[in-house]
Amino acid sequence: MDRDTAEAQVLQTANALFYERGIQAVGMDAIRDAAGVSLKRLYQLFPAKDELVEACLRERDRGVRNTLDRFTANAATPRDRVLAIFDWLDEWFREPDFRGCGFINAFGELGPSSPRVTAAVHDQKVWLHQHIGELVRMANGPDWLADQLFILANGAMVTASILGSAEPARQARTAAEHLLEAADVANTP
Amino acid sequence: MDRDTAEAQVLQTANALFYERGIQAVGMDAIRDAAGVSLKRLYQLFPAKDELVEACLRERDRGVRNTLDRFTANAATPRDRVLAIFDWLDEWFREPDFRGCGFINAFGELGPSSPRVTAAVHDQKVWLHQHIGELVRMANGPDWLADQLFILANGAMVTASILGSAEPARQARTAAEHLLEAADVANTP
DNA sequence: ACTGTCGTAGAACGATCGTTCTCGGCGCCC
DNA sequence: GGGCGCCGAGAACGATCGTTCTACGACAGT
Repeated sequence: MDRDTAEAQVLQTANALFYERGIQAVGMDAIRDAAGVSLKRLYQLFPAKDELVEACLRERDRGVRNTLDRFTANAATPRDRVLAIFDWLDEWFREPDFRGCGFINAFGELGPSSPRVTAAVHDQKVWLHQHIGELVRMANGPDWLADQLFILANGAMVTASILGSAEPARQARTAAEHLLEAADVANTP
Repeated sequence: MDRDTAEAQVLQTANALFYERGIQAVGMDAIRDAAGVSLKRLYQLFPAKDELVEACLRERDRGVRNTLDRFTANAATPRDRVLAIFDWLDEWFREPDFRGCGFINAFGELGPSSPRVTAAVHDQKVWLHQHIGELVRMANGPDWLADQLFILANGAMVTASILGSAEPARQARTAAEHLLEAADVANTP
């Protein structure tokens, strides 16, 4: 197997395993078996587990950005683009193997012991915050609205995973509508 | 040392260590050293680490309920009682060793592998949800408002810990004020 | 065809950790 | 007072895991 495809294979497989079982519960051997590469290759691609974990998070980050962009792209009005965030959450929460936000989980698991993980999680949340900020600005909403929607989105993620329900997405969406109203964001294109 | 004081000592010490460093990063030896009890005593109090972790979470749960009760008790109006939730968050986030919600962290770390932890976290979040529900009902607010405030509170916790800022408490509080307004909750005693 | 390089499979190592066992000492009851 | 049982300190055990090493096979260049 060629190096690039091996790397892609490892990232995808490891990401799935980490998300499903937790990071510390997945050994390098399990990743080797699932990805079908040798340990040697694994370690020449990622010299330590920490770096593999970070690479997985950054890969996951790329995926999230693409998915969210796709969701917000085909909304009719700026207001709908903001609300599309919560439609994305709704669809995500309904996936049968949804187990919460991989970044929040990784932070809870390794935040105190791995600066790499902390940084990767931090970066992705800062991006999400800024992205929401852009959507809000395009709808002529104030910055504080973006802060609130960001909190709402993160809250929906943890609430949905702990309670094992997709409802928080709809509840957060309704709350977002009220906050948009409070910020005087009209529904015009 | 007497059995009950040993148990209290262990719960308090272990809780602090778990919260500070993460659960899997703290070995039983570290708890023994910090609590000043023997391993034998530790294992006769809690036959396995899993059970110690669950007991710690339930102990933490008791603490949270007391603290939150104290905060909401001395609010002037029903509306202020609801908003007191976010004052509590604000004070909590400002504690120098704040590292997020211990329950959310534990769930991210052990959710997939420990049903005991999952149950303890679930129970505490259900309680928080219901408690917010009671506060909202006393303010004549609708049930959906409680759902939204619950999401907002959880979101503030993870946002504050990942971004390392106490700001989310105030931002969530402002959002809560808007949602209260949207739900027509007046500021009367 | 031979040699050298690369890759894989899998054993092996060293550290950590949860759990149990051993040993020595202290108090308690007949 | 002497046997008995409980307790504390720490060693020991067994499993797991991250990481490295070994042995062997495939392939390319001359």
